[in-house]
Order: sequence, then structure tokens, then C-alpha cells
Amino acid sequence: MTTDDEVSDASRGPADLVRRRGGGRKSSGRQRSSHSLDAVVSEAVALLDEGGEAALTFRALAARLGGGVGSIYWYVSSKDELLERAADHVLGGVLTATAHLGQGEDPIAEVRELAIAFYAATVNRPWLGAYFLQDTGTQVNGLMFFDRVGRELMRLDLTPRQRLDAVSAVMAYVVGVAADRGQDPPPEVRDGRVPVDEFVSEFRASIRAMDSRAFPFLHHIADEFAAHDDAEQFRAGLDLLLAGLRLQSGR
Amino acid sequence: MTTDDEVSDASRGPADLVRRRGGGRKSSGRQRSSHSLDAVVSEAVALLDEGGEAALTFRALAARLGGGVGSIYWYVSSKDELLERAADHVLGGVLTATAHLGQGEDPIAEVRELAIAFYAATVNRPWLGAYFLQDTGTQVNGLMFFDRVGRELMRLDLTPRQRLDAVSAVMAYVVGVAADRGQDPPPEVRDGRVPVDEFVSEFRASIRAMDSRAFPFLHHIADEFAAHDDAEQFRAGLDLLLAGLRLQSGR
DNA sequence: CTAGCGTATAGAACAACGTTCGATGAACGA
DNA sequence: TCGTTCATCGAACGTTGTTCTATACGCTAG
Repeated sequence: MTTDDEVSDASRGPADLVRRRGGGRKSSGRQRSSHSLDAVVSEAVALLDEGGEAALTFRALAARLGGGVGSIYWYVSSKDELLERAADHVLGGVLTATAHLGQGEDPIAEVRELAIAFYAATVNRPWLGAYFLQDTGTQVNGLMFFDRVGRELMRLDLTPRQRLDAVSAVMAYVVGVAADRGQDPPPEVRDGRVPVDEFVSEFRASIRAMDSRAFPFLHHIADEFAAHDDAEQFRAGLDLLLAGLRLQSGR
Repeated sequence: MTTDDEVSDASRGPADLVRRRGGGRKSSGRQRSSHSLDAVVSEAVALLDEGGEAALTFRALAARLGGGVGSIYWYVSSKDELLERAADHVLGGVLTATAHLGQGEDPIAEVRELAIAFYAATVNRPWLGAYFLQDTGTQVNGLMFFDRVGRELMRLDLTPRQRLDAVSAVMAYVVGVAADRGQDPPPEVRDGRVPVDEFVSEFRASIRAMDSRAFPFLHHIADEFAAHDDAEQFRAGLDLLLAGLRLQSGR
């Protein structure tokens, strides 16, 4: 699927030599096996979503697939590659979710939608940022997303350099918010065992307990912090970035 | 727990119960030991700088300190905490490096300098983003830096919410660029065994090899990508963000 | 003086992890 | 029937983070 390679060597062992920055094609053609690369990656994402990065182990994944640990290495040559493929897998979801975009009048508004869709996929997936677009050979969806954002900017009056910088900035911002949030709320809040209010008000109290001379700004925004919504805050920052871009492009 | 301590227990073992989001004081008072928390964290940062995140192991760190593995656990209760403290350690360096700032007329220009100094510290330290400001209890320098940036924005005509969103956006952007770059150039280029030109032109060639209908934007910026400088690109994106902020504040 | 306590160090031991390796079939053309 | 390729499996290895116990040293109380 996707674009896929030319022809010929269609069914070589997926995990061969020529690792990073080279070939690395999918297992195009018939799928005789009970696993298939897609199944391995999908289940890996499922494990990551359920228990975070620590939950993804080769043994847990093998048990989930009903196979042995060694089998996974036929499809993937290392855990790093597995994570890269997992990251690209969820980015594939972002691509299909935003397939309807691209016809709008305002390119920047389109970029905004793309970024928001990307953000939605990174929420609760802090590992995504670390493995996003590391290997351009295997991570085709990441490249496609990068290109889609850039294509919108080609409709704007900018230099190629400005376009490249802008796309990189938007990507970095999304990834950064994901990494920043990370494990922000402690696990007991994550699971819902402790109401969010309690954690937030406790945090506000701990801010108030600090020296207001040393941390004037923290005191200043303590209430806002307690009331803020993550997605809203993401959009606020994104809009700052896009406002600067709009200014640069002269509308 | 959580809220922690009242008074008294001033000189308990640094790595005690009450871990995340609570107290966690430094080894206040005399330093009798040959190690001390600062030595442990400093050496950890040195290991990270030399060989990346994989190079930091408790055994390597112990050997470096001339002690046993178990001793480290007296100062630090887990590897996560060690990495958080390491991140906060380099942020302490950023704080002292930017101590001269704060008297300028233009607050946004000051924010720009702060962000650039932060960025300089994250270059070749992709692990920093993942452990930056995870535990507000132990990571005091991160809080201080956050506060310093926010204090500049207090001189601008903005709502508290806008200020909070802006500071968060700037931080996220810096962290995002660090995470994005990550291991971007493969190790053989990192070490200088392969000249950068070769890698870059190879990358450009691989872009040209792709279908230009499927990736029009990648073709469009292939040359720019080959010639771009990371720090310059970082500043370009930062300036977009700050331009939006300047617009919002009405100069 | 000594018994006891908090401080601090050291390393053996354990469980879990990623990865390697050779053995083992199943499918298929010659 | 044989040999080759595809695909699977799990034992085994080395390394990792962490726990646990033993062992000192400096102090103060009795």
C-alpha cells in the first residue's frame, strides 16, 4: 500500500540488511503468515496506548500475537525500528483523518487543521515525538504529512526557505507540546483514581507555598494554570505561530 | 504523602519515600561524603554528553565516581529521578548563563535571548526534552526558568491566560526542536567519519528519487534542506512565534 | 568506654529486558 | 523425493535497573 517500491524483489525478508536511511520496504504481495508487519505494528501501538512506552516489550507483544519472541525479529530488526514504525502507523491514521482537507481557501487555516489533527494523535502518546521522522526510509507517512503541510504553504507568497522553516516550526511545536505534557499528570490522576480537581488545587497550593518574590510569575498564573485546558492551550500557541506566519506572508 | 513533610526531618536520607510531586530536598548542610548529590548529577550529565542516553548506566556512573552501584541509590531513588535531576542541572547552567538578562527595554527580545540560550543547551541533548519539568518538586531550575520567561511577559499588556499560553508555547517549541532533531544525523556523520556534505547530498538525491507528484513540497525544498543550518532554522521558527506574540500584545 | 543510632558505602543477587542463534516445519518447484 | 526459501519458535546470553544485606565511620548518651 501507500506508494510502495517498484517491483521485482517483492518478497524478501523484511528485516534485512540495509537498515537506516536506505531501502526497507514493506512486505508487499500476499500475506500468508499469521502475523504480517501490519499486525505486529498495530498490536505494538495497542500496547503503547494501553500502558505507555514501558508496556511495549517483545515478550508482551509476542504473547499478544500468540507467537514467539523470535518471530517479531523477522518483521522488524530492532525495537527502535518497531517504535519508528509504530509512530508512522499512527501518523497514517492522521493522514486518512485529514484526507478531506486541502480544498480550503485559506492555506494557513488548513495548516491549522492539520496541526490540530496531529496534536490529537500525540495526546497520550508522548513517545511519538521521539520516534517521529527519524528514518525517512521506513517512515513514509511522516514524510507525506510533512509534504502535505508544506504544500499548503506553497500557495503562500514565501521563499522556499521560509516555507521549510515554517513547516519545521509547526512540526516542532506539536511534538514539543506532546513531549512537554508527557507524563504531566501523575499516574493516579491518569487512571481517574484521584479527581483532577484535587491534583490541580494541590498544585496551586504548592505554588502559593513558594516564595512569591522568587516566583512572581508562577503566583501570577496559578489560577489560570488550575483552570487551563491542554487542547485549548495548544491551539493558543499554535495561533501565535500561525499569526506570525500570516504576517510574514502578507496575508 | 504527596503534600509531604512539615518540618523537622531536615537531614533524612535524600532518597527516601515521598517521591514524585512532593518534597525532595537537596543534601542541605555539610557534605561529608566523597560523592555528594551534585557530583553524582554532574557526572551523569558528563556521561550523557559523551555517549548519549544509552551511555548513562548505573554501573558506568559508579565506575566513574569510583564507588559501587548501590551507593548511587542513596542520593537518587531511580533512574528517572537521576535524569530529571540531570535535566535540571543543565537548566541551572542556562540560568547562570542568562543572569545578565532582564534589564532590556523590549521584553520580547529578552524572551528571545532566553529561548536561544535554552536551545543552545538542548543541542546534542535530545534527552533533555523528555525530562524537563516533569517533577516540580525536584526541578527547581526548570521552574525558575519558566518564571523568568513569564516575568518578561508581565511587562506586556496581556491577560494572565495569554501570558501562560505564550510561555508554554515558547517552551514547547524549544523542546520540540530538540526532540525533532534528536538523532537526526546518523551516528557515522555524528562522529565525523563521514562528511556532512555527503550525507546531505545523499539525502537530497533520495528526495529527487521519489515521485515528484507524490511529494511536491519535498522536491521544492530539497536544496534548502541541504543548505540549512539548524540554529538558524530554530531562530526562524522562534521569530514567527514571537511575531505572533508581539501582534497580540499590540507592540 | 561502650552501646546505639544515623550516615554512607559497597557489592552480591534478582527479575526483566533486547537480542542472537540454531532448530524446526510448511510450502513449492525441480 | 529432494532442496530451497519462507516463517516460526524458544532457549540462551549479556546487560540493565533495582533490592537487599553487610559493613564501616562519626557522633552522643549513659
